[in-house]
Amino acid sequence: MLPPRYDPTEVEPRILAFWEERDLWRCNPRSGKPPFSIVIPPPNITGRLHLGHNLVYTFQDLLIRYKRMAGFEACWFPGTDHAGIATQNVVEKALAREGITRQDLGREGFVRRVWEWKERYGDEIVDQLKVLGCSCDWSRQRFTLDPGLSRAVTLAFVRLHREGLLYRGDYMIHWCPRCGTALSDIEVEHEEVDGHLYFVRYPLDGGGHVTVATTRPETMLGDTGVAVNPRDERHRHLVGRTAILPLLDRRLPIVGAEEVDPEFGTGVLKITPGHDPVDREIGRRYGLPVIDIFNPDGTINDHGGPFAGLDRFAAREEVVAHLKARGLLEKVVPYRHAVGHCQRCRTRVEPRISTQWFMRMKPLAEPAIAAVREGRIQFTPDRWAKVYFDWLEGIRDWCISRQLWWGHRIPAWYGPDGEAFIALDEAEARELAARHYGHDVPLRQDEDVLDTWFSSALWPFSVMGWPEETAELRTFYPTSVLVTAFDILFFWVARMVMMGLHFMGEVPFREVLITPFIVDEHGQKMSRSRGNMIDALEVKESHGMDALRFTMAQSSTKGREMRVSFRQLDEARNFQNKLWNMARFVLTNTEGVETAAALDGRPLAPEDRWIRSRLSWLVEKVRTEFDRYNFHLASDALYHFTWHELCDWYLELAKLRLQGDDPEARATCQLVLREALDIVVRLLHPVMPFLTEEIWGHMGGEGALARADYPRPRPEWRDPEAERQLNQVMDLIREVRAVRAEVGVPAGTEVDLVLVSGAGAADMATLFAPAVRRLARTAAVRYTPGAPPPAGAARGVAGEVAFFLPVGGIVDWAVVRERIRRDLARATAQLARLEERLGNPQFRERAAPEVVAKAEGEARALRARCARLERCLAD
RNA sequence: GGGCGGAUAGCUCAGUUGGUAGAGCGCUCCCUUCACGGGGGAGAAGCCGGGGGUUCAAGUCCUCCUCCGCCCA
Repeated sequence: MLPPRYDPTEVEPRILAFWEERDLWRCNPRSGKPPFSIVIPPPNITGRLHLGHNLVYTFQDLLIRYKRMAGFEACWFPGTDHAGIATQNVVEKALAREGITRQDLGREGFVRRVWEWKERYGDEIVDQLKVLGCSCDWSRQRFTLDPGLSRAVTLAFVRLHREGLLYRGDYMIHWCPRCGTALSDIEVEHEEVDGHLYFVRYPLDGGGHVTVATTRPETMLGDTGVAVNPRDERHRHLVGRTAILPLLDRRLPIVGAEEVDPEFGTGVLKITPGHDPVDREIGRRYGLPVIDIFNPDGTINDHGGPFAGLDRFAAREEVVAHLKARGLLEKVVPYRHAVGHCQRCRTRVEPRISTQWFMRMKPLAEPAIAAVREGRIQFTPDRWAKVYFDWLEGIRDWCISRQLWWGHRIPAWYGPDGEAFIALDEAEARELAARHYGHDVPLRQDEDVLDTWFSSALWPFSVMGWPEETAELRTFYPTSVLVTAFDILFFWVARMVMMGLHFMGEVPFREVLITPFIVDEHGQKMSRSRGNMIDALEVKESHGMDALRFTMAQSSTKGREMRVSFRQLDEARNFQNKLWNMARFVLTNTEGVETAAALDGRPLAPEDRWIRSRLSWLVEKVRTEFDRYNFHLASDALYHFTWHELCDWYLELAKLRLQGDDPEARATCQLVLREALDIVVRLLHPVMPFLTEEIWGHMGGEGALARADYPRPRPEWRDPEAERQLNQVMDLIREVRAVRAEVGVPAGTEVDLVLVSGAGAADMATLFAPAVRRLARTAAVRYTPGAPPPAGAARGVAGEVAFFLPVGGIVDWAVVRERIRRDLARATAQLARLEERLGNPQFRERAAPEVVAKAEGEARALRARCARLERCLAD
C-alpha cells in the first residue's frame, strides 16, 4: 500500500540511483535513429546552482527526455567551463587567506594549485546537475581545459592566424586593475554614477590660460595635447599655441579637432592619448606622444612624477588638491556620467593602450548574420534575432588575450627580436623560427592566455572531438537546439555561430531557445546581496525536484522575465501530491488486473469514451506545445486534465463501477483507469521525471519509464458525442449542487431530483442516474416531462434541462426565485447580444459560415434555456 | 539618443491563424463522502493602461500617448 503523501526526499535519491545503475543516458551515434542533440551551456566551475541555471537545465532535460521517449537518439552533451578570471579570483582569494600571492607561487605552482582546486570543487555544480535529474550522457562530460579541447583551441588559433583573422598590436582596451587583465568590450558594464566635472586651468605659453573640463582629473598626468573645435569661434585662435600642463610642466600643443564638442564643458579638451579612445585618435593624427600613467594594478607609474605610487583614486584627490592650492581649479560641479565596470568584479575599468591579440570580426560576422537571416538558425522568441543582428552589424574586433595564468596559453612564441611564431606546439614554433633566422634561437612563449569565451565558442564541436572526424560530429552536429539565457547572446551564442560556420562550415545549432530571466515575486533580480535567492537544492528538500521543475515549466513565458515565488512552488507540490494520490487510487483499485488484456472490443461506458477522447486531445496538445517550446501550455494542459477532468470527474464516476456488483463493468473500468494512468505518467515524465518513474515502478512497467515510448495521438479515440453527453451530465450535476448550496438544502440531505424537460433529460434519468445520484447527492432521479413542481420546490435549469428538487419547507422560495431570475437575466442578456449580432446582415454576409452557425446554435440553446427558466418562474 | 519587453480579477500570470475573457493563490460560505484536508463542493470579483484607427466583430491588428523595467550607443 502506497503512503497517502508523496515524499520526494525518499523517492528522488532512489530513482536517481535506479537511473544511474541502468546507464540510460548513454547515446549511440550509430543507432540509426533520428538524432536530437543539445550541448549544455557549460557552467562555470566556480559556480553554484541558482534558479537561472535550473531553468535552463530543466528545459533542456525536458526536451531531451521528450525526444528520447519519442524515438530520437537524444544526446545531451554535458561539461564545464574553466572560467579564467572567476576561477583565478577564487583561488587567489584562497591563497590570500594563507597570506600568499600567486606571484609567490610562480606561474607553474599557481596553475597547479588551480588544478587542485578544480579537482576538489570543480565538479560540485556537475554533481548538482545530477541531483536535479539531468539526463546528460555523462560519459561525454568535457571540460574546456581538457587536453582534447585545448588542442582544439590551439588549432583554432593557429588556423585563424594563418587566415589573417588574428593580429597583435597596441590598442586601446579596457583594463581591470583588480583582475590585472585586459577585457573585451562586452565584459565592461556601463553604469551611471554621480561624479564631478572638474574645470582646470592650463596656463598658455606666452601668457593667459585655457580651461578644460574633465571627469578624471588624474588622467592629466598623461596629457600630451589640448584640442578645440576649429569651428568654435571662441577657441579657434588657440590652435597652434602651446599650453603648459600644470604640476608636470609638460608642453602641450593645441590642435584643432572636429571631435571636440563645443557644448561640453568649456569646449576645450585635454588630450590623453594613452587613456581615452577619442583622444587616441586625435593624438594619432597630430603625432602626439602616448603616455601610459598606470601600473597594472591601477597605481600611478613613474610618468606621474610626484604622484607615482598612488592609487588612481588617491591620485585624483592629490591632483585636485594640488591644483586647488595653485589656484588652477576653477570649479567643480556635480556630474552624472556612465562609467565602465568590470563585469566580474565590479571594479572601475581604465581605458588603456596595451599590446593584445585581437580577432577580426567583420568577416566572421557576415556569414553569421546570413545564417539567421536565411532561417538556418531560428530564434525563439524570434525578436531576439533582431538583437543578434544589431550587435553583429556593429561588431568591433575582439580582444582575446588576457593577462591571466589560468586558461589556454596563447600558442605564440617570440624570437629575440620579437618576431612571433604561431604554432601548434613549441617544437613546431622552433622549426618555424629556425627557418626564419637560419639557426636555432631561444624562444619565449606569450605569457597571456585566451579569453575563456574563445574556447566556449568552439564548444559545440570541440565537445564532440573536433578536429577528429568523429562519429559524434557526423551524427550530432549541428545540434538541434541551444537553450540559454539572453545575457550571453553576444558572449556565447553569436560567437558559436561564427566559429561553427568558420570551422565546420555549418551552423552549430538549428534553433536557439532564449529563456526568460528569473526574478523574485516582486520583480527583483535575485542576488546574494538582496538575500532573495531561492536555492534550487533547498527547494528540492522542501518541495521536491519535480515540483521545482513543474514550476519552471509552468511559469515560463515568452516574456523577458519570469517571477518565481514559493506560492507557485506550493501549488506545484500540491499537484505532485494530487498525482500521487490519483495513481494510488488507480493502483489500489486495479490490483491483480491483467493490463495486457485488450480493452478493444469491450463495451465502453460513455464516460470511458469521454476520457479517451480527452486523452487523445491531451496527447496532441502536449506534443504540439512541447514542439513549440510552449512548456507552460503543455504543463497547464497536463495539470488541468489530471486534476479537473481525470480526478474530479472520471475517478468519481469510476467509483460507481468499481464498487458496483457487475464484474465485467468493473474490469472495463479498471482497464480504462490503467490506460489513463499509463498515458498521463508517460506524458508527464519529461516534466516530472522522479514521481512518474516511481509510479511506473508500482505499475509494474517494463524497464524504466525514461526509456519507454512517448504516447502517440489516437484520433480514433475522438468522440464528440461522448464529450457532449458527459458535458451535459457535468452541467446538470454542477447546477443541482449550485442550487442546493445557494437555496440552502443541507449538504447531508438527499432529495429527489425531478427532470421535467430538455433534450437529453431522459438519458440523465436513466443511463446517468447513478452518476447524478452520487455526485449531486440526490436520492431518486426521475424524468417526468412537464410535471408541475410542488409548492416551495427548489428549481433550476442546467443548460436546457429544467429540474426541480421537491424540498418544500427546507428552502426559502424567495431565494429560489431570485436565483432563477438572475439566471434568466443573464441568459436573456446573452441572447440579446447574440441576436443583435445575428440580426446584422453584414455579419451574416462577411463572417465565416461556421462562426454564424455557431452563433445560431448558441442562440437556439439560449432561447430554449430562457423558455425553461421563464416556465420555472411561472409554475 | 536608438531598440526591446511589460501594463488583463485583491496578488502572480495565461490567452498562437481577430469571434466577445481564464488559471493558481487569496477571500466568503459549506463538507470529518471510504485516493488525496498538500482534499472536496459552491460563490464574489475584471470600462483587458489611455486616445484614435482598420473590421460585421479588437485583450488580440495599426497608430499615438502615459507609466514601469531592460539592452545598446
